[in-house]
Amino acid sequence: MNAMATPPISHRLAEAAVALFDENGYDETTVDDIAARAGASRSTFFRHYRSKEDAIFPDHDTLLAAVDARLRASTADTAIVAVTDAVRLVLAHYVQDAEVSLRRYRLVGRVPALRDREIASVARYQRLFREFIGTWLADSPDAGLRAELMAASVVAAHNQVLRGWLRAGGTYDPSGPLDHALGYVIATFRHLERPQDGENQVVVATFDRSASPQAVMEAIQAHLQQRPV
Amino acid sequence: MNAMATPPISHRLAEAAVALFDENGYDETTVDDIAARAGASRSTFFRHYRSKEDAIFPDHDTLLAAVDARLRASTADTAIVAVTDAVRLVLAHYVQDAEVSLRRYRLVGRVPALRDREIASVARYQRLFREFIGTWLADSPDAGLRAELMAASVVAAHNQVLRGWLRAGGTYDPSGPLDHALGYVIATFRHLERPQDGENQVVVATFDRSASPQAVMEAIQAHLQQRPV
DNA sequence: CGCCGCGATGATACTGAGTATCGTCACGGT
DNA sequence: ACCGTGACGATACTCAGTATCATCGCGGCG
Repeated sequence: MNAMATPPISHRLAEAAVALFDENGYDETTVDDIAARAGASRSTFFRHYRSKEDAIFPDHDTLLAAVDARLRASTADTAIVAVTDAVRLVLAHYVQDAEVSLRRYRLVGRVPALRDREIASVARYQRLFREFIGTWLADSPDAGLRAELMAASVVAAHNQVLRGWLRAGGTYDPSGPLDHALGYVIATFRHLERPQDGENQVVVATFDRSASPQAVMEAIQAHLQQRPV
Repeated sequence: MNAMATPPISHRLAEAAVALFDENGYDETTVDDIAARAGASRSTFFRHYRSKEDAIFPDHDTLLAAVDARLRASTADTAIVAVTDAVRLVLAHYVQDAEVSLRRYRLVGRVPALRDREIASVARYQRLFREFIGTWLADSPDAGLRAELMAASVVAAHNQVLRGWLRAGGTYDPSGPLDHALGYVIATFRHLERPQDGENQVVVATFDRSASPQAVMEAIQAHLQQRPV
């Protein structure tokens, strides 16, 4: 165990990168500078990170894999739960080490190259959601369009919550706002689930005047329970 | 007038770039190669295009400006029209020269760097829409979240229609599908406009048994007409 | 006619990211 | 003591992107 002697090189490299980016700016920092401060060589840097930007976005691949795994581990019935779980997974990852997220947020806000990189990452998450929802909706009408819209909305909801949390300095627990936002998304798209054949439904129900109140309530309840979770 | 003697250099450069990318691949083509085929120098290339990728995405900036202009030229009442118009603007631009769009589509599909670049461009459009919708919704509750979701959905709808059109080889008029998709988006988000205070409304209406059918119809109609356009 | 300004181009050199290759060293197993 | 094997360092190379200076064509203006 290296208790606190020398942390693994990848850590040293990442910390050196962030520190130098903060101090001197992103473009003004060369890979040689990073390697030098980390006490490593340029070669070693590129062995651990595919590019200079990768030093800022280390664990995106593992997170992406985790989201993918969570989505695959679900059947059609639990699709909504799987999606919300996956989104929570991502947000939780940011919240977990808030300082890192905040520093990265401020840095990304100033460097266009990093912003584009982050956007590309988000697109990969969106792709996962789109494919999952697409196979979920499979053969329903407009499946492709709906999958695209839902995936975009889910990701957008997450980003909205995350950005709010970051702007506030990571000072609160964003799981409440996330649930609110996801609930909003789900409610939005559920409206179009019910009327399978036609536009907005107008339901007129008639009961025998002699029907007991219980009978009426049971009939209504039976209809309400048709709604998916 | 240079009737057909020598087209402007920027054209020659762009065509040389696309041709070489098609023939030898993107990574295998250097800027020197492009300049050489266009009969120009490397310096000239970088004077006309900021980067190697820019040769593939020339008019994105002007399109972005056009979208921005269309959005700004609208008041709150015409917001929906402005958004749909702006989206139509973008799609029309792709349809206008279909061969170029198709070649680019096939190329972008094979080169990750170009894909990321395109995604970043899309994000800029989405940002415009988000800001516009945000100021439009201004002080309504959840304005930020809703702006984010609507912008993401509008852009996603456009992309879905565009990709379908491109995959089919640009062989039909996509304005029908676009209107369908946009209509879907608008309908989706309009559902949440009405219930201003509460969740989904459950309305139970009772009438005096002696009420005439006309009276019932009028009452229903009065409620239905409260719905916005 | 000659001079001048100016915009576009060409040529050269430089920085720095990313790749490839080879040598070296530490470490554990046999 | 021997031999993988994996991680690191060093070097060299390609190429994108930037900066700078020289050149050329061309219209205006004295």
